[in-house]
Parts: sequence; C-alpha cells; structure tokens
Amino acid sequence: MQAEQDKLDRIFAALADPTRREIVRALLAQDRKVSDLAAPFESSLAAVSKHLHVLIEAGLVSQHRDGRIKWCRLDVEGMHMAMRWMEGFGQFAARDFEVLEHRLSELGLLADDDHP
Amino acid sequence: MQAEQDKLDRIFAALADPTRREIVRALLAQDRKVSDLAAPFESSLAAVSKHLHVLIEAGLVSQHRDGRIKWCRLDVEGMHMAMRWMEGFGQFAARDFEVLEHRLSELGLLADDDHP
DNA sequence: AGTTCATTCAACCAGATGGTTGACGATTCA
DNA sequence: TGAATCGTCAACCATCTGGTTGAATGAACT
Repeated sequence: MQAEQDKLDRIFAALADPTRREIVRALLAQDRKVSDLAAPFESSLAAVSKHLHVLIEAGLVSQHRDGRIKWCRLDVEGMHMAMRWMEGFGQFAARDFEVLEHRLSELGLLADDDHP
Repeated sequence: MQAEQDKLDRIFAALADPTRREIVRALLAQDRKVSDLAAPFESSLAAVSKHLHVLIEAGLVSQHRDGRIKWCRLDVEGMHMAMRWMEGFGQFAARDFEVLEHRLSELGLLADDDHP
C-alpha cells in the first residue's frame, strides 16, 4: 500500500537526525514542554519546533495544549510500524546465527536469561 | 559517541526511501546482481547504483565482484544497531539478539566488526 | 488594556538528495 | 582484435532539508 510506504518514509527520515532522536529519547521518560525539549540544544527554538513537526507528521509524537504550554508526548504507533518492518532482519540474522545458537545451547549458555 | 550517531543517521536515512527498502527486501531472500536489483524499478541503472552506494555506506549491504558481475549481500551489522536503538520502545525481538551477541562475544565467536 | 511568555509562521539561505544522460573502465565472448 | 555486457562516474538539474531571523499568534499576568 502506498500510504504505508509514505509513512515508513516519514518514520525513518524522522529518525535519521540526531536532534530528533535525542528529542525522542527525552520523551521516553516523560512528557515535555517544547521549550524544555529545546533547552539542551544550541539551535534556535524555531528549529526545534520544526523538528517536532517532522516527528508529529511521522506519527512518533503528539501534542496537546494546556494554557499557553504545549506538551509533547511520545506516540509508539509509528515506532511499532518501523519495528515490524525491521523484523525481517531478525529472521535473516537468525538464519546466520542458527548454527552458533545451537552450539551455545549445547553448551548450556542460553539457559540463564538474567544477564545484563 | 559521535561516530555511532553518524552511523545511525546513515542507517535511518538509508531506510527512509522506498526504493532502498525494496532493495533490502529483495536481498533478504538471497544475494543479487546489481542489474537484477535494478530490473523491477523504472529508474535508471545509475540511480539504483547510487541507492546501493547509500546502503553500503550505511553498513546495510556489502558487495563482492565475480568477473564483471557485482553481487550484493545484506549486512545485518547496521540493522542490529538500529534495532538496539529502538529497543526502548517496547517489546522487541532485538533483545534476543543482544543477549545472543553478548554470549557470542564472550566466547570470541563473533567477528570483530560485529561489536565495534 | 498592555506586557510578557510560549510557540509557530514566513521568508530566506546553503547544502544534501534523487533523478537524468552520456562517457568511461572492466570484463567476457566471438 | 573488436564488440557486447556490467556497473560506475561526472556533470547537471529540481526539489527537499535544516538552519537562521523577525514578525505573528495565543494565553496569562499586572
């Protein structure tokens, strides 16, 4: 479907910028005001506002107003879409690591899951 | 680390194009010649060659020559990096690979370029 | 009402991107 | 050797991107 391709375009393009990835990382912990999101960066507030627009268009961030403050919230829907697309690579990797994984399980090295 | 950010930039930017994602999908099944990868697209061979260059720079594809034919192969290293970054967004298969890779590197079973 | 704070919009600029065409290097085949 | 095939390179073009600054919007404070 064409709309799905467009959405993947926007999601991956949105993540292809270090400022936007940092914004996403900041939003993982909690919702933030636009100005608080912009504070760590040297660029202007307008530039960060544009970055937020890109993230919103990609479906990765949503905003809601409370008085004169706009709160930004992470929206996992888009991220899930990208992750689903990438799952194919997991299968590819599984093919490559299949033999080694078997060897590891023979050695009992895959049993304990409490590893850091 | 700056180099890691640059690499994530290149990986996500590489995936932000439907032609390149289609190339990657084609390579999931098997290795392909450049001209075979280009065949399904309406754009020129030179354009597809450029797309491949982007994928190679991102560490998602590698090439090797056999006579006058260049074979293209998927390279999961870069994809693992992107998946690990996205892991914070919830349940995801990359976690399995991270544990596995950790065990593999402990045993020295992993190639050096898989854990920079 | 006027002022200040929070955020966006508009216009502009330099550099990146994706596409084309035609020439070119490398390799194979007759 | 000459001709055909595989792929890249170089130059060019239109469009997108990320940044700036200054004006504009919307809400709150005095």
